[in-house]
Amino acid sequence: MSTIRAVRGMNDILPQETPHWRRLEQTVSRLLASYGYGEIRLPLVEKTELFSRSIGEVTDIVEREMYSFDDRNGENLTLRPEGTAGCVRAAIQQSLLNVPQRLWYAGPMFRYERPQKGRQRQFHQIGVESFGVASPDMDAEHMLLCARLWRQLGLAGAIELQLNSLGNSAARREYRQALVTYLEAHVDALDEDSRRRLHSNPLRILDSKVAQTRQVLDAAPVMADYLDDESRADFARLCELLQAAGVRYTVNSRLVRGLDYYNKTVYEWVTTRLGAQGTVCGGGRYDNLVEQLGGRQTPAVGFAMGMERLVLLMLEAGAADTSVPAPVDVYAVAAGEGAQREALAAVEALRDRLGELAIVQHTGGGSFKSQLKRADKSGARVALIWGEDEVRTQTVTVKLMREGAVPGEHSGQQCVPREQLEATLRAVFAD
RNA sequence: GUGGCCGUAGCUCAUCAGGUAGAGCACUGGAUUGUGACUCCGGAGGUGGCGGGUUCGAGACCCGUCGGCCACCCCA
Repeated sequence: MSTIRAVRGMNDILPQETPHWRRLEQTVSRLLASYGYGEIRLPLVEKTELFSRSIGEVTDIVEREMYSFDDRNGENLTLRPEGTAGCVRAAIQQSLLNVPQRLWYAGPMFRYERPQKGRQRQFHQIGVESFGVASPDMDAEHMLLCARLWRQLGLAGAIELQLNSLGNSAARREYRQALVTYLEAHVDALDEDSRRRLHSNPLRILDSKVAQTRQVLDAAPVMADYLDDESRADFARLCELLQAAGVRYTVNSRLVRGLDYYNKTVYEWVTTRLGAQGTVCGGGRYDNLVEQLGGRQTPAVGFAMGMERLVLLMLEAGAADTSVPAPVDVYAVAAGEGAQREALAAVEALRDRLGELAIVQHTGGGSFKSQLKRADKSGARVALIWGEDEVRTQTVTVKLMREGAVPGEHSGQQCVPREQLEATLRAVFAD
């Protein structure tokens, strides 16, 4: 009888980790609200065609990483591998594109890959998309927003911004041709993967990690020399805006991204603290995607950040407090049927008045000794004790578990009249 | 899909020329029948991932398989 395990690459996020996730989520949602972005909630499943048409037929994601299946009607569906396609679909379908739109979403994405550090098959992204603005001030807004987020999370020192421009499709075509011509002259020096990509997706040879291939690339033609005038001007303007706003960046002419829909600006926020998975956030402009998916021509920019990677980074490099406060403030203990009855009601009444405190009522009975053991393990600062004496005298014993207690002695506890319980607790938790 | 490392109690690990397993933590009971965290004593918990092979005998050696981690590929 083998036990059932989770699907490979689909991880549980346990109570000790969720506080970090919540901190990230809350920080991000407040931040996005402050920039005027509206939250959109999208399906996890879309028609497969949506992804193959937007991400690109020959990308790794579409070729071998999608979780696709036929539903009962024989329609081929896919667990979303990224968020932009669905967001664009929704924006078109729900007629959100008549005015500039600022949207964001969060949730799980699915890609069939071998798991490793910072990569799993079900992972979580927060995505941000802006529609209807073609000028680079929109791109800059996204990067400013990210920079602010890193500051708020205490990660500013661990993340840096890399920028590039891919130009329009004509420029990219021209550059691609030049690159292929150059690389073909050096085929012998290329690694196997790069040779395979030479004709299927040559731009991606640019970010190869193979040393010898990189040497060849050192003398390769550079994208910047092939940019169309508009892309060149927009990129210059973007750099200017970033500088004026004090956002540091480096131009990385090798930066290409794995999704076909990007044009003009592409960028990644990267760290060296997470092993091989350095990209913590990435995005760019996709001015043709809306039209490609059947909408009216609408310029757009967007990015997505990886929540697992950010949480990891918060833990490994975060300057700010990653300590998690005890989930329990008060632990209520009672022995004897009468005492239990009274305690249950009293604790409920307390919750009416002190809703901000986390109060755990001991369940399952047991001796005072074992119940107090539980109270201690819970991390509670205060234990409340009901026994026969308390019931008889209409009191509650308030015992301080963390402070004011001398080891080995029953100090730091006092017996207070019922009606003073709330005030006593307020005093204890006042600081 | 490819490569490297790993797989012994809930967790972290140990043992041994190959002779059928131990520690710490956690859990649990007790040390004045109303009091935790410290200390002391006791208890429970392992078909040594699974299958096969070599051997008189394997957790230890070999093969396969499954799983985990990390890396390649690519991305968040």
